[in-house]
Amino acid sequence: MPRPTLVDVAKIAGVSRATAARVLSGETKVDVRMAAAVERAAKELGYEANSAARVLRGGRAGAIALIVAFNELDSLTGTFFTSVLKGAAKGLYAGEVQPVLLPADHEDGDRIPRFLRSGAIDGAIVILQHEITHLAQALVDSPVPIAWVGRPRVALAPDAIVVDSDNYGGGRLAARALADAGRRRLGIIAGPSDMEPARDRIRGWRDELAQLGIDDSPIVHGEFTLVSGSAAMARLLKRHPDLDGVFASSDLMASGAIRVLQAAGRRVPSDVAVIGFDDVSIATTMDPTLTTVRQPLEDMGRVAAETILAVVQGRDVDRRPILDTTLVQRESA
Amino acid sequence: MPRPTLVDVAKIAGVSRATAARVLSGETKVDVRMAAAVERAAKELGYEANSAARVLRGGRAGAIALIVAFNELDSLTGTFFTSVLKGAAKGLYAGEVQPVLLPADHEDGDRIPRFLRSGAIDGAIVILQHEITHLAQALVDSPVPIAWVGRPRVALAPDAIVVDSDNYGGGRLAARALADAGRRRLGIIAGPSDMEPARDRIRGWRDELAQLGIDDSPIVHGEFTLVSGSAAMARLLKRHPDLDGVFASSDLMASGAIRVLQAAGRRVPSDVAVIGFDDVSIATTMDPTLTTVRQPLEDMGRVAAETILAVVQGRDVDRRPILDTTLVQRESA
DNA sequence: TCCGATCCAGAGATCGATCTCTGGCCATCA
DNA sequence: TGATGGCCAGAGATCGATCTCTGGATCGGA
Repeated sequence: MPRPTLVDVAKIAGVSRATAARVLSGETKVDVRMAAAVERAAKELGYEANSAARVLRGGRAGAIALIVAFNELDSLTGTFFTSVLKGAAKGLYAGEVQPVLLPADHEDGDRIPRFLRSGAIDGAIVILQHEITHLAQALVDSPVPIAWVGRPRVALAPDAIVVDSDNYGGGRLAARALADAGRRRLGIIAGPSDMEPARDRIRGWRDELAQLGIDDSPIVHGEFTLVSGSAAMARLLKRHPDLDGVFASSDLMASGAIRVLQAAGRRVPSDVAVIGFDDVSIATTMDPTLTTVRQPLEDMGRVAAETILAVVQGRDVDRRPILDTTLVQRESA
Repeated sequence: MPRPTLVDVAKIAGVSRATAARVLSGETKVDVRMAAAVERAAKELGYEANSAARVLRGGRAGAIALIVAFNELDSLTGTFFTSVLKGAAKGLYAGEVQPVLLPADHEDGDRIPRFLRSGAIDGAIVILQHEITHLAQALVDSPVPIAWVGRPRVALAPDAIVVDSDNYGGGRLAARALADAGRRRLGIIAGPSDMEPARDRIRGWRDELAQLGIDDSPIVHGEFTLVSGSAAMARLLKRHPDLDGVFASSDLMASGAIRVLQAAGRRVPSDVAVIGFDDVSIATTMDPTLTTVRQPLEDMGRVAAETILAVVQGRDVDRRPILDTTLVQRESA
């Protein structure tokens, strides 16, 4: 038996489609007895509005895409993704909007642009963007608004929606924490210099050290991965064997760095203190556990959802929210 | 300017709506010159079919829900979820169907049943089910087909779709691996006895030990969590201080168990070998790294997607696929 | 050359919710 | 008592793609 429609409800309630629609979409100017009859009929039939018909007539899809580069996911970076996804999905759900998952790394490169034009969604949230620069132009040219979680490498329009954590402030936090622990011979393992968040972390780190009167010149670069962190630490240690504190600007690089330090006979934290950045799961499972600058990933997802909902609904809202980073004290520093 | 419709395409191509529709939906019985004109017009306008109209007319939504209990997610179990989600999302996407995320732990308990009735989706995949028994009845009564990844605690219809790994075989694998390593005084930290997968792991373990002529009586139960694994290990060790091998039927419980063993002065694996179950991220980051029985999580997600697509499309398919578990050899056994 | 069969283009109808617009009903006031 | 205004129920139209059904055109055979 087919799903009940508004006509069925109206027939049972003894009213017209229009009246039934008015009742069920919350219109108030309806006779209370008729309204009650409609409510009763709807309940009796288990009526639920057909979303396709509503969308077709109304113009708004009631869905937001979550664009995810699944191939970037592995057991180490998984929590990054999971946390943001959780925040975004819950934020959208709370706004009565369906989150539609779009794998960004599928072979058919034309599929996402086509989907953005299909009217099936009102907007999109891009969750990981390191490797999807090939999609960048398609996303920038999107007919529906896009919210970026973290700043991508591509040039964005001035009114683009970007939700980010306070990378600059996080750099300052790391510097101050190491200084407060009495460390004075410090080095930084920075991210790729063509990534704005990486540059902001360096800037914060340097500004804070300058203010404290500590040498800020020891710097090497990695690619945010574990192995690049190991390699970077080896270079840094060669140039500055007397270091007593290191800021690795991702947890994965911190993990790689600590392995190299331990292999070189340095104890962490007694000989060299190490601070990471992100606070993903590896920070709690490694030995020693990692002191790190925490990005509020779930909040970032939630704020991205709330922001794009506001934009879709035409409300005025801050399109570049920046969320605070915090220091999480554990064993490594 | 509004999105182009089929009428616009037809007008530019100089044909009727029906002809344009025939061309764009792959119908062959159309004059090649007309077809070419339609294709050209569609490309020129950047035409993309309105999915709401297609759904309204066609009856099939082209979307499958992914029901996820986000509150169960944390940094330790995240990879379980992530892997299944990845497989499911890619499987659905490859089948030209949109994956719609549904948080199962939202306050509004009536929302998911309502959504299942809205016609917005053709089916659903349930990814984590430990804590969502309150939704069970709603899901069992669903008007659209449901695929369960892993067996839930609720009673299912005989034609229910359940994708599972070979828990029984995994139990046998664990027993054989410990026996092959020369261990003879073995114990098992089992899962809750009201969960069928937990019972299957026990059965496999016991059958294999019986066949090998090894005592299978040492058994304690945990709740699949890290702390319950620690507590269970403590009980097991108290009753059987001379154990030289332990099968913990989840990686988290294995992790908790190893901490207790080490605290009790036992070296792992030289004094006591430990095998886990799942192969989630903690297995690779703990020390020693964990030898474990691997569930093919991503494959389970993919198979769930393929199975429900087949059911939705009315194709004949195995509704209870069971995927092989494998032993992953690392340091702990 | 004419008729019948085949093929295919196009007008109309359809899916279900909702917006517009008309008109009926009731109340109030002259 | 009749007229005017307000309020609200209901018929019709609408969104866009696609299925049905009709009829015109073309081709082959007689």
